[in-house]
Amino acid sequence: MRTYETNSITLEEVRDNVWEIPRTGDMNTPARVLASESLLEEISGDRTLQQLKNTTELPGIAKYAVCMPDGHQGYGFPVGGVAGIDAETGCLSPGAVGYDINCGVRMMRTNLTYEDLKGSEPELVETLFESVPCGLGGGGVLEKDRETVEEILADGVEWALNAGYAVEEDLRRCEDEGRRTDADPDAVSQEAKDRGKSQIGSLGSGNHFLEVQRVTDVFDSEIGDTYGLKPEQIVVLIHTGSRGLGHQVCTDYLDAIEQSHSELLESLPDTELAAAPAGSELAASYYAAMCAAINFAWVNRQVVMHRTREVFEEVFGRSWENMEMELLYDVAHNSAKLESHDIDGEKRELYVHRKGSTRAFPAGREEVPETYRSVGQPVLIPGSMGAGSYVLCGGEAAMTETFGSTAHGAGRVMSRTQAKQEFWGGDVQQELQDQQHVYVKADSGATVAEEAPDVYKDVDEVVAVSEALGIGDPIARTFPVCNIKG
DNA sequence: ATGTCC
Repeated sequence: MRTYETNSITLEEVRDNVWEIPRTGDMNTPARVLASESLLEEISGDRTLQQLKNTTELPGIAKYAVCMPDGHQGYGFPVGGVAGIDAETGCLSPGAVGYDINCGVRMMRTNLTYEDLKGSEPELVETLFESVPCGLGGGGVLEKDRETVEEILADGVEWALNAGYAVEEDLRRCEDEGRRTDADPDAVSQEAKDRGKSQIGSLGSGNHFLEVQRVTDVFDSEIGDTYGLKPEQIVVLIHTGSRGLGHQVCTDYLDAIEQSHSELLESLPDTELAAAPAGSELAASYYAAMCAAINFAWVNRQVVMHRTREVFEEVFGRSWENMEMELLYDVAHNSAKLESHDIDGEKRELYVHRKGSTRAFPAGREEVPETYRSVGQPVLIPGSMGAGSYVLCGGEAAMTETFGSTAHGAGRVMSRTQAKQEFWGGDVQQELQDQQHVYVKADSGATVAEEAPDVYKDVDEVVAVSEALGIGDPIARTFPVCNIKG
């Protein structure tokens, strides 16, 4: 058996692209990294593997902790990590969900082709930039009072439907139809709600963006048809989360859990893994608050999509219905969810924590919207501004290997600080426009430097690992046309 | 990711 050694952690190669940290010491289970050798190499020098190993000490963790091919270090728990934790005997960990609760992406189709759009890029990118607020702090397409925020927290995309920012079809193409019914606005602090008031329909900063893309390849024409994707078609990818509201929910509950459950905390190798024991009052209220923040993020992406439809109507002089601007799907990248999984022949209720990973349910699962159920759910994997993105289809092996999950992006190879030292935003922007015909407009040049194509791993390789393992199969590839970001 | 330090 081949082994890989780094930072006093030894990984054993189970088979191609599957590496295991065997169970030792206080680990409750082994841990697995799904990666090619070169992807493994990229995380060997940082804290990713140690964090993954630490995760297995969470009480009630089932089978193994998993790290996706795009994984990298995060707050306590790796970004790209998946942990299925027993919902009765285990725990719920905010750090294993992430600060940006329901950070995620949605893709909207159009019937425009790249040819239809050529020449309009400068106007389109300008209009989008003026219409969809981005960057740090307040400012949203909508600004509402606290009561409205509470309705959004309780009802998710249903609120948007009733308020005229969504149509029925949008709702059906979100996970959980855009509403976690376990949400309780009362579990969310006033401070969190106040932060949300001015951020309904906003992108935020960091790796969040709105990107107009063209489909360059459809690898599976049958599933491509089911997803409504064909070469040269224009699509829009929206990447944002729950903004300050979700961040505040995470902060509030990390504080509360650290204060109330110090015994569990002291048994863990890293305070950043702080968790509420399953069945405790705090586990219940964090779950209710997290679900509420998830609903807020869905509404955020919905309102951004609504505004995008209006911008296209303005720029192209046709109605959005006429341009068939329909939601393909919306996926969450950061969440915990009660799911039923087969573990060694036994059906168990688990809090599946996915942080920087995507649910990737295959054909037949009832959670997959009816229109896609015969083929499996769409999975959206943003790459970088210079490499483009992928649409995958949930793979059969995901249910046995990864608690029904796959990767969520390309994953960073260098820190934001390092990126700003290596690149200058203006240069990156000019180069993308001159060499790749990608029009970028950002709130700050620093963000462009931080998001330069070269700060990301090779998205092709991430997707190749997903495909090789059968957890998510590539259906189509897209390339950016216009991008706006914080 | 984040009113990037109350």
